Amino acid sequence: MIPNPYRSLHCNAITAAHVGQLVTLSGWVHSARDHGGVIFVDLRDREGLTQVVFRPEENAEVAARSQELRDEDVLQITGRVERRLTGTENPKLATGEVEVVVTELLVLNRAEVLPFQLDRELSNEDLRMKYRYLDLRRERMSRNIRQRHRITNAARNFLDEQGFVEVETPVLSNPTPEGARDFLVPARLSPGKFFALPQAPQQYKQLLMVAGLERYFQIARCFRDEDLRADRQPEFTQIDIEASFVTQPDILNLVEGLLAAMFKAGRGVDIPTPFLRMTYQEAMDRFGSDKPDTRYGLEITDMADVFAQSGFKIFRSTLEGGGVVRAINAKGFAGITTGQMIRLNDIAIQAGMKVKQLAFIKVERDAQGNLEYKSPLWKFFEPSEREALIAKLNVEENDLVFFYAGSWQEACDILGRVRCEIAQMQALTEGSTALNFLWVVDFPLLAYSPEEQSWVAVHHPFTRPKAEDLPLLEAGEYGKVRAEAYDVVLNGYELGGGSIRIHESDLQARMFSVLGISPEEQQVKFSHILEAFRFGAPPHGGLALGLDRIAMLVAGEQSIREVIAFPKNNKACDLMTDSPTTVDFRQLRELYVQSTYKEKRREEAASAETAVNPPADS
RNA sequence: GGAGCGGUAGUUCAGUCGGUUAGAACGCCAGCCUGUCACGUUGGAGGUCGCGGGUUCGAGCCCCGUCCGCUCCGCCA
Repeated sequence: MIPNPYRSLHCNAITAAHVGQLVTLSGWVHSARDHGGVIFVDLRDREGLTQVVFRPEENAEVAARSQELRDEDVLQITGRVERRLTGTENPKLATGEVEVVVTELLVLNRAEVLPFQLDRELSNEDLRMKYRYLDLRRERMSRNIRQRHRITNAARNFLDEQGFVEVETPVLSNPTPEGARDFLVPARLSPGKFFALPQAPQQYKQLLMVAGLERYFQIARCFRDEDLRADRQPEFTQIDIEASFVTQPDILNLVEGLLAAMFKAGRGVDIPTPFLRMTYQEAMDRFGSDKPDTRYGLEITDMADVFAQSGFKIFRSTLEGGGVVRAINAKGFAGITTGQMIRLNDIAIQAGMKVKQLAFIKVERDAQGNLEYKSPLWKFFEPSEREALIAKLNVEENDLVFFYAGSWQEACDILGRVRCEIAQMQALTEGSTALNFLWVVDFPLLAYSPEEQSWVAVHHPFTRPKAEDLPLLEAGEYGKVRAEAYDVVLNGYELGGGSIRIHESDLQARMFSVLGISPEEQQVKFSHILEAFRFGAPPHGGLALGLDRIAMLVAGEQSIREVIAFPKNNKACDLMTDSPTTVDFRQLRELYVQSTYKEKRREEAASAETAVNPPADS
């Protein structure tokens, strides 16, 4: 820091070594303690706290003025560093051995009483957002924002060292036919036409590969006009990466190094690499999710061998019809409450369960001390099945086993959701500092969408089919084709994903056709990329990481709003600036745009009525 | 679009079976206090119980509607 008239040091930097020196500090009144004679003020700047002391015998005029100081006033003080009186050192403070005896006081700005106290947590998120600039003054927020900077910086440095070149791609670009809803921007100079804000710089970064850049990255703002969540904002930041002449393992290794560098910079931890790698099929079979949280067990077990010949008709017929019978053993959860049981069933129904209740077995000891298998289906099982089931699921006293019989997809969806909920009920991740990174690979290339009555890309239309599955694509067995696609997952959160791309024009055109995009539409929307691929496009691939989520997990926060300086609320509004806002007619006219929205008149009508008929009493 | 939880002092919250003047802590204001650091101490101010309607002798509490916030589902290639 270069000293200037405002300060010679930051508030955290004063030590016993400065005793006797004259220093100047600037900052905020963190707390003021008036003892009638002597007055203490904890002065805070972004680096820390120092106690400054006002004594009447040192400077009566300054001491008198110091009595007027209130929390969050902005001060500049000059004073002499002194060792604190013996017995009054404060070990909780980095600067607790010393204090500054003030000789000059300049009040740079007064602060009114704040709408909330900075030294207490507050639950009112509207208020935090309305006064976000005050919320950000709080230590937790300031720590998060600065930690995010370190993480971003580490990513930039790491990628730079690996030969990646940062390139800015346009924010004003074209709408995308698939995927999330776009934010649109009217194009004044092309009347009647629109830009869209990018959901990702996907096509541009692939074109940079055609351009021969070979290694690109960008800390890119992306936009998606979809509903929000604790881990989803309409504008968010991706670390976007693309490289040429690379294979899938190259990308995975690179990203492991990158994440290790980011977590080292952000949290000081060393992440072991390589990460666990798991196929999509395995993730779904074992965890019912393509972003499994492996900090706890509760794995899904396939029960086909146990029930293939079962006398219990529902299980046997499901298996004979090509379905699955699967189970989760919730160890030690026989004490589940009725409320919890209802909640699990609700979740299962929401996830697509066709019946009203999850089948279960509850294992408890009865009054005689015998193990009792409380279950609506126990009586249907042969002794041999019971034995096999107990052995396969390692069923013991106090366990609670859930079953689902149905299609593979249903079993994954339902048991996957139930698994997460049980873990939450049992507080299995409480206090855990585990960082369970893993890769999910071999995603399916395509999925059938009943709503759109067509095949859609699971990842995106530029994803490369696995070479060995190309015959399946040609044979029209779209559901069986696997992609050169991969997601990186941490503790049940998808941190990012990517793929090796298609670089051949004809394969890309074939892919568009499979997705139901006609040759004419391909020409209109994708001619630039199809054409580019005819001029010597190198094999390439890449990935994008969600920087906000990473920053959230590094900070140990539950919401990405805690690591974004000015986030939007649930309804995508900024309560501080009251954005979005209406614009006047002239502004719209210039853009050749007109709103079709009709404001609801109810409020007006209601207020008019109360004006005509005021309350009768009083 | 759907479900759940919440909305009481500036803030965080309590408020019993529907029953007297709606409480506490912190903060705020004023006084006292020369070694505190969550200073202490004395006193004081501060409430449209989100809003509207209903039930009732009586509503913060019950019912209906509505607004706002958060969480989740749908959605997010």
